[in-house]
Amino acid sequence: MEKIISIIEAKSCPIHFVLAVNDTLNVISGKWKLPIIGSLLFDKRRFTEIQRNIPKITPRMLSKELKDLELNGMVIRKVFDTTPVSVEYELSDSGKSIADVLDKMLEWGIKHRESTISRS
Amino acid sequence: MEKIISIIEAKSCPIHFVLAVNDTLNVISGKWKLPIIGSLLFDKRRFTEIQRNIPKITPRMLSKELKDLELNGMVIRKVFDTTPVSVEYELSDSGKSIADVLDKMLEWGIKHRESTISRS
DNA sequence: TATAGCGGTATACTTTGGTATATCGCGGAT
DNA sequence: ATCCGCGATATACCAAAGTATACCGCTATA
Repeated sequence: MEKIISIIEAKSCPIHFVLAVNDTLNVISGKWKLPIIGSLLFDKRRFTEIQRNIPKITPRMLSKELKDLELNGMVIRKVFDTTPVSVEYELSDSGKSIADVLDKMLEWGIKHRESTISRS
Repeated sequence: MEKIISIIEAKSCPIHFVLAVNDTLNVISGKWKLPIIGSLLFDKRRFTEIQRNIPKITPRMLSKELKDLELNGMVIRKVFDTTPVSVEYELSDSGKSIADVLDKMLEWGIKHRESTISRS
């Protein structure tokens, strides 16, 4: 209830509109966020698996971006008490739900590309 | 027809998925893109109007970002043959249609914020 | 004992993005 | 004549984002 009201409010107020969209934007912007999220959308993965999945990323960036995503509540880091310890990264429920948003972005991107190509 | 196939294809291939979403992301990322698009979503505006709408933007950045958006096919720049010339910026049809995407982002952003606040 | 894989961190550097401040040509109003 | 608003551009600078390269402690395997 309150959720819906605040969404409606945010959509109708230019300032809140920009702020709320920006929140989402901040979660997924940066050179490596999408590749990482993309990798985790299919399955949970370990650090080195993600690294192999995204050949050009350095461990420094992967580490930093995973921390960002964890802080944002996108990713859950699970440490297993094996010897040596193993670590798994997976998307939170909220993280998984961003797939719908990304789908919309993909669709718009492809349509937009077509509409601008046909103009040129 | 072909459109739908390529969207389906893009969604099913991790590499194309990331690339296509990134296309959209590139159009709206940067500190001032959303405020500018937000301003133009409500109505077409002149340079100085946008500037007044976004108090802290410098003319240098406004000029640069408007050029970017124009190049991307988001914004149409119309020069009127008045004396002195007046210039109007408005969203293209494709540009206007990004509102749906932004709405989705807004909704996700608000829900995500609630779900991560309630966890903490 | 040496080597390789895991899950990273440390330091230094370059590149990109954004800011600050000043200025421009034009024309209309005072 | 002078100042103001419009629609910008030029130059210099600063900060954030990303890269390159080396290394760490741990353990299993050869």
